[in-house]
Order: sequence, then structure tokens, then C-alpha cells
Amino acid sequence: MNQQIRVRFAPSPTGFLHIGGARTALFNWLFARHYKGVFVLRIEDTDRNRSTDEYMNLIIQDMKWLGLDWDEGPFRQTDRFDIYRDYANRLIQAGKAYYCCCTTEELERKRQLAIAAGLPMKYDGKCRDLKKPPSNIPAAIRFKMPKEGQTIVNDLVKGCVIFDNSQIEDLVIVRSDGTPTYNFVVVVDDIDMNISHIIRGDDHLNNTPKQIHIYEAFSSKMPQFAHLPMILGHDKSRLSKRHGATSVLAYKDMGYLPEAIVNYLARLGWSHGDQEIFTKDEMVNFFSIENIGKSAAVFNPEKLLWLNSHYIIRSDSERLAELVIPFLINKGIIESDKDIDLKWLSKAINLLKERAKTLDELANSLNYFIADSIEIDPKIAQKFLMPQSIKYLIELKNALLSLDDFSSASIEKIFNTLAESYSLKLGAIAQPVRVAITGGTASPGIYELIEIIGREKTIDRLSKVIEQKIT
RNA sequence: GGUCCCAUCGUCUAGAGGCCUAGGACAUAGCCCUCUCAAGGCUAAGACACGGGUUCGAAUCCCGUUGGGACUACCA
Repeated sequence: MNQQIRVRFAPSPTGFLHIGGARTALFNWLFARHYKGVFVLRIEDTDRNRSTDEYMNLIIQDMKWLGLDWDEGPFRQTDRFDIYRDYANRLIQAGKAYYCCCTTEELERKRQLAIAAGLPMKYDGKCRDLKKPPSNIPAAIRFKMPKEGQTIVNDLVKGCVIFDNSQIEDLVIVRSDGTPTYNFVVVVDDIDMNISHIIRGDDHLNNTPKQIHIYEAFSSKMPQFAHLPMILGHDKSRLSKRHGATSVLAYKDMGYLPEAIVNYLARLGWSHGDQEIFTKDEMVNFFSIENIGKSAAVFNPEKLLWLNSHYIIRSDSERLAELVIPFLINKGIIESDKDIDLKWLSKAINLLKERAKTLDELANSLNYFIADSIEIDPKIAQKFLMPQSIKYLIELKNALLSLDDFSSASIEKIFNTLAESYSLKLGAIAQPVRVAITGGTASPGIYELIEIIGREKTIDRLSKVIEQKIT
């Protein structure tokens, strides 16, 4: 391809950036980066009732968080109304569009009639041959679609798709209030921004023939189309709030890493042989539209969770320490980021990261590292803190108190000596200690755990248990 | 209703007519490792929607059926 590759992602700011949108953005980004092309971000906010600046900013923030950087934009369609007006006028002057003064009520009535009669609900073209525009009533502008023939969409993903022009109605391109509509502005913008490849969800496939005619009306170079299959919920219906978290932001808040989401999304509809784990560079290198599947994919949160734990395990503990702080604050485990020694926190995370699937889980298990005092579930206490276990706890406490080198290696020696002297399995001592120190039965290795929690807290927690059980 | 798209394990997918006794991954189960929980390793179970063609040969090509999805706005 010698022509400059230019693609765009065009979200409408009527909600959060959702999983499907993020994947569309990712595929466009991947395509642009692979071919060293240009990635444009365009905000489609022509629906003024539903679009908000808050959503727009959130979408931009999420794109950045995912690492999907763009080269041009963000452009806002509401800033470009003059351009659309100009394009619409050109169509009117060329006789390729016309004013329509049918009322919404009239249109709705005809639509109901058509449904009742089992006919296609198509605009009947009443105003198509109107000689001059009505001056007193507000009129919309409709595009004149061809009535006969066929339109072929040569889609890079779906292949050749043929539409009968008789199915296509004269669509409204400018509303009676003067604002332009979606199917018109996308085309105008894509022409104006010189977009070479349109990669979007296949819910737009049926719009494509209409858009092709608009391109033709402007004698514009036709872009290539690539329609991505949809992402579905577990019940195979369109992914929506009913299926749980669907926004990128929600996953961020649940403690997912951006690279996990990106990797997961990349494998939803695209593949490179059997490979599951990709660095961003690999994705960019390997990405190709040819390897995009045609069928819809069910969103599988379990696999995303697996990828997240994969990336957490392999992340630097220092990085995780920074990322987990908001979660710690949120849970009230720390007051502010000044309350915590990052180096120490990284050491604790080093022990915990292969056990946490999300940053949220990581923060939860960090609680017994940080808290002044911990709670022990009475049931667990009853099972593990038996009188004979208390005896070991006392001995351990004394040994720990007189330990010069408070390291996991030395601590391990204490445990081994203790186990040997009572001819016990390690677990018989380790489990009661674990319960006393963490309040639960699952934790990282006990020696490392004690080392990082430190002498003071360890002794304190052991003492508390011992006191309680003796009295 | 009309138009369009889609169809391999529960899920994501590999598969470009013989390399397929259909491969990998998530999830599930078992085993190993082990101070617990994880992580890791090994193993198991699990799919070509159905029916017709084409072909010496079909998961792969064609047609139909069924099932799912999208669109059908003065929403995007």
C-alpha cells in the first residue's frame, strides 16, 4: 500500500468507553501503527441531547489509559457544523438532495401503516420532486438514493456484500433544526479527513451502502471497509449492562491492568496462530485484517481475569505498589499515599502478586501486612489455635524476640528446630502461626511473610493470641 | 415483517480440500510440587449445528434448513 493509511476511531460521548468500542479503537490503532499510518480520534457528538463533555473526557482518559494514542484530534463534530452545511448545500445545488417537510407524526403514521401491512418501512419519497423548498415550515434535507440497481460493499472482513438499492430509503442528512445526522457526517468527515480505511463494528454494515452513495455524490475516493464482528454477552445477545461490567472504566476500578484488557480484546476476533499472550509490539507487528474472524464473540470475563493475573505476576512490584495505593486508600487501609513506605510495600507485593488476580484483591491481602491489628475468624481460631498450638506460638515468639538476623532464612531455621524438637510436620506449626498473624489460613510462605511483616507486628500479634488463649 | 451478517469443545480460537484420530488457551476435574493459598508442571473430559450436493477425498467449496446477531429514526 503506497497510499498513506489513515484510520479513525469515532466514539459518541453518550456513555462510557465500553468493551466493544475499546476493541474497535484498538484494532484501528493496531492497523495504523502496523502500517505506520495515522490514527485520528473524532468525537461524534451530533446528538446534542445525549452527548456530554463529561463522557467525552472520560473516553479520552480511558483511551490514554489503554495506551491507544492518536495522531490527530480529538475533533468534535459539533465544531464542524459549517463544513456539514456546506457539503449539504452542494448536494442540494447538484440536485442530489432535497428539502422534505413531512412531519414526524406523518412519518410515524406511515411507518405504522407499513408495519401493519407487512411492507418495508421505507420513506415514500413524497417530497422528492418538490420544486422549491417550503419557506414557512422548517424542512429537513433528504439524500436522493438510487431507486434501482445494486450496491456492492467489498468488505475486508466480510467479503462481497450485495445490497439492492430498492431497499435503501432517502435518508435525512440534515434535521429540520439544521443539525446534520450521523450517516451524513461520518461520510463528510471521512472524506474531509482523508480516511483510507474504515474499521468499525458490523452493526454498521447495513449503513454502508447508503454511505457509499454519499461518497459517490461527492465523487470522492472510496475508502476500504472492514466490519468487525460484534462482542456478545454470555447469553449471546448484544453486550450490555445486563451482562455486568462493560465499560473500560469499570474494569480499571476493579483493579485490571490496561495491558491485560488490551491483550484480551486483541484476541477477541483476531488471532495469530495459537499465541495468547502478546506484547504491544508483537500485536502491532502481527496485526492483519486477514486474521480477523467473521463471527461474533462472547465476552468471557474469566479469561480476562486470567490474563490480568498473568500480567500482575509479571509486573514490577514497584509499579504495582504505585497502582495499588488508590485501592488501599479507598478501602481505608491507609489514609494517604504519604503513609506508606513504597519500598517496603513492593516487598510485600512481591510475595502477594502471584496470588492476586486484580489490584483490588492485592489491596485486600495487603491489609494484614499494614493494619495495626487484625481480626481472626472465631471458627478458624477454634480449629487452629488449640492449646498445644499456643505452646508452639509461645516458643516461636521467644525465639523471634532473641533473633539477631530477622530474615526469612533465619526464621526458617527457627521453624525447623521447633518442628524437630516436637517431631512435628511443619504445617502443624506454620498453620497456627499463619492464623495468628494473618487472621486467615491462606497467605504467602510463612518465613517471608514474617520477615516482611516485621518483628514488631509479628510479636504483637502472637502475643495477643497467646494472651487471649491463656486467660 | 424486510434486508444483511454469522455458525469448530461451555467460552476465545487454530484450521486456506488430503498434514485432523480436529490443535492451543480460559474455565472444570484429577495428580505432582508443597508450611497454607497461589503460581508452575502433567493428565483427563469436552466441538466441526443439521440435511443435501461437488470431489478419489470436505471442518474446509456450493445449496437448503435450523439457530444466533445486526440494521430497518429528523440515535450514533
